[in-house]
Amino acid sequence: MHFLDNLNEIQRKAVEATEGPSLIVAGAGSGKTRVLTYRIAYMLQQGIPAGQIMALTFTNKAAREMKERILKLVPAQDARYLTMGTFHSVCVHLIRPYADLLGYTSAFTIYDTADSKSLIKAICKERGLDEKIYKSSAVLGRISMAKNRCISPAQYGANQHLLKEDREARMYELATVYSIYQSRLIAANAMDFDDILINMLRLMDTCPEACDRYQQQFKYILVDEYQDTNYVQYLLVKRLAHPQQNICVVGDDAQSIYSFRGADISNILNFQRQYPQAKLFKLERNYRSTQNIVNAANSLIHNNIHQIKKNVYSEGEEGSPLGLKAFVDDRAEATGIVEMIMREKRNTARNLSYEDIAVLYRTNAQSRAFEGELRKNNIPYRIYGGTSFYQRKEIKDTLAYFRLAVNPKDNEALLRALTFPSRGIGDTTMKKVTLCAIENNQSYLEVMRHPDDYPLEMSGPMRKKISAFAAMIDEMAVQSEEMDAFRFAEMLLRQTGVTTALMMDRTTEGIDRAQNVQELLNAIREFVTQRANEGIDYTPITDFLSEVSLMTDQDDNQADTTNRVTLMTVHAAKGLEFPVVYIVGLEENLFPSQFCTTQYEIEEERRLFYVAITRAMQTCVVSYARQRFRNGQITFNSPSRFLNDIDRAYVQILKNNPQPSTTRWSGNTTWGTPFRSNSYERPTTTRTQAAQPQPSIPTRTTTNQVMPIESIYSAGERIEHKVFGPGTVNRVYRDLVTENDKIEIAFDKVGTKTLLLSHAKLERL
DNA sequence: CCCTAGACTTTTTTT
DNA sequence: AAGTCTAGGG
Repeated sequence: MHFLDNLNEIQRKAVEATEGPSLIVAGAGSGKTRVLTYRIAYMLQQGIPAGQIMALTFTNKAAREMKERILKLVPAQDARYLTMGTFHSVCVHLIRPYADLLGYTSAFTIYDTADSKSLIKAICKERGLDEKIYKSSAVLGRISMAKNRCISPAQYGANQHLLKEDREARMYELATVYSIYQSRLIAANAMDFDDILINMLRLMDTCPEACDRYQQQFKYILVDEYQDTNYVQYLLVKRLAHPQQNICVVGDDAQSIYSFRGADISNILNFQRQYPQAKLFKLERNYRSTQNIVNAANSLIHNNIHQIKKNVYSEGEEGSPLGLKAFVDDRAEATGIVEMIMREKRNTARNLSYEDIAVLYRTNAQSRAFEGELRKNNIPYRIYGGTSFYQRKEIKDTLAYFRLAVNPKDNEALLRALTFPSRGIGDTTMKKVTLCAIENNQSYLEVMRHPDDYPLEMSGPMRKKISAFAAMIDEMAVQSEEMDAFRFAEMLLRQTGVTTALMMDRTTEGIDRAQNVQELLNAIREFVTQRANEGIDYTPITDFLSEVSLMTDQDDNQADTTNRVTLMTVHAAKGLEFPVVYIVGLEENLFPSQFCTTQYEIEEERRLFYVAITRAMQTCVVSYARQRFRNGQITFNSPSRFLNDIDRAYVQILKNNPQPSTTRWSGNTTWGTPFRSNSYERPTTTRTQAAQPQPSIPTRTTTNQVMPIESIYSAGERIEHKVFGPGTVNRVYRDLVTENDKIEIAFDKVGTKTLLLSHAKLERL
């Protein structure tokens, strides 16, 4: 039997239409990935060489999974030369051989968001701009937006509309900052994420040789999640697909949730206008969810105005309605949901395993409550997101050394590398160095190499120190070309003193950090051996770096995903499915987010909720809390407007069990603006005051107080405790317990003001 | 120069 | 609540 027999009629037609442009509109759960993978497998089977196929995805994970699934359909050697990956990673590979034509060397490095922000901050400081107004995130957002729309610094400075917007935000010099930022990136032989795409486009536009080569090589272009592409990506796809126009895009406008970072839904809406001969395939049958879930989701998304008409339906079981549950506060929500999880798990009729269950939320901060509650009940869980492995400080520090060795002009890497281990080269010195480097148009490292050649006010010993550091880096740069990535990394860490510094720190966190770096080394070794298996016998560190710089993906520990409840943001859940899904925090100002004001933004949030609901295969429960602790404050919000958008016929209100009223020790209160009278809840009446809950933890209110603690501590024991209070002392102290059940905590005076402590929280060390 | 402690800001999503 | 930034003392 041929594998195409696993497809329905429309899917099959979509797979077989390999020539010419096609648009596949794939409703949620309609087998989008299946069509894409089968299409590629089919092409390979038809004898199209893998080298001619380029498949672009949105995340590394999607690319990896697709490759795995293709390998199940065709022999490995047939699929070997497939070009498959994210826009960014594919473009980096294609750009590198031509980097010199673009004003870079082939050793260019990649600035991540932190690097970009740090550079922006430095530029603003140089120009004496107010950091309160020119916040690095806002400035970077603005620059990124411009880049996504292919607006160069010069064009930006001439664009009256943009300048007006900047004036309104009091950022009069933004165009200048953009221009300096861009020149600094080039001087550092570095690209930020957006540059990767822009430079690919520039390459295609300015270098006929490269353009011809790539257009000829990639005769078939496939793009996944096309609704999430931005303008640059749109141009890029158009350019790559040019002569043959064998372009296949797959997407669902109803699942477009990334416009905040430049995704332009009109790319998919206008595809047919761009390619009038395009074939349209609508995958409308949902294979994932029960009818109730599909119907509920449909009734929700029906409230959006902008969308492609389609009729997603399920022929599965009717299933049970969406559960809706209200809680008094966020803690009760966590407790209640975890209870429901345990109940589901005990339900032997369903025989669920923990990995069948997911808790989805709008913001990462919401995970905390669930983590605690799950841990308390010994339920294994797994959190997606948060700081991924490659975002950890120690890892970034280590990678900074690699980057610097590969690209000595990488100024941000240099600044980072200098922070660890301490080398007696501090802020003051580096301020002098950077200023001098900028004035003389040199890299920071170059100035450090020859401090005597530059007008630096610096002591002799300090000159020695910085030139010694430069010499060490230069030596590493030489070595980097002489050994494979793993041997080099090991050597570098030893030579630079990173290894020793890590070993010296015997604190719990220090040991953790050392382990993480060891982990990184393991990853490098694996990378090298994997490449060896693919027939590449020499893997330099550069290869590892360009791979890793684009791996913000949270995908390290695949092994232990089994039998764990999944916790993640709705964004992270896109493309996944679970038999049981809990969507929590359905409140105004949270979901939809407080930052969404325009109708357009609200529609995107609604799509986000749509994505969340359609993750569920059999059971979907939605919850909200009447009050929630957020940013150090208790907030009150009405239930989300989206709850009213769902047709009541598909919703069942779950009765509350008697809830123990949870208490909270302190905090100011704010009331969110109620949206409108909500049929699930009486309108939020004007409550005058929050009940002041009694703290459950031992507390005292003045400094230098002897405070009673729980008797689990004994005299002479060193305990760890946190202190909260006005003046924001929320630090961890380690103090000795003096006599039975008492602890003496001495607090410093800050300036002239004595700290008033309202509460202390005690934890075992 | 580096560390510690206090002040201050933050508010989403991610290649 | 938690992370980042900064000033001042060692």
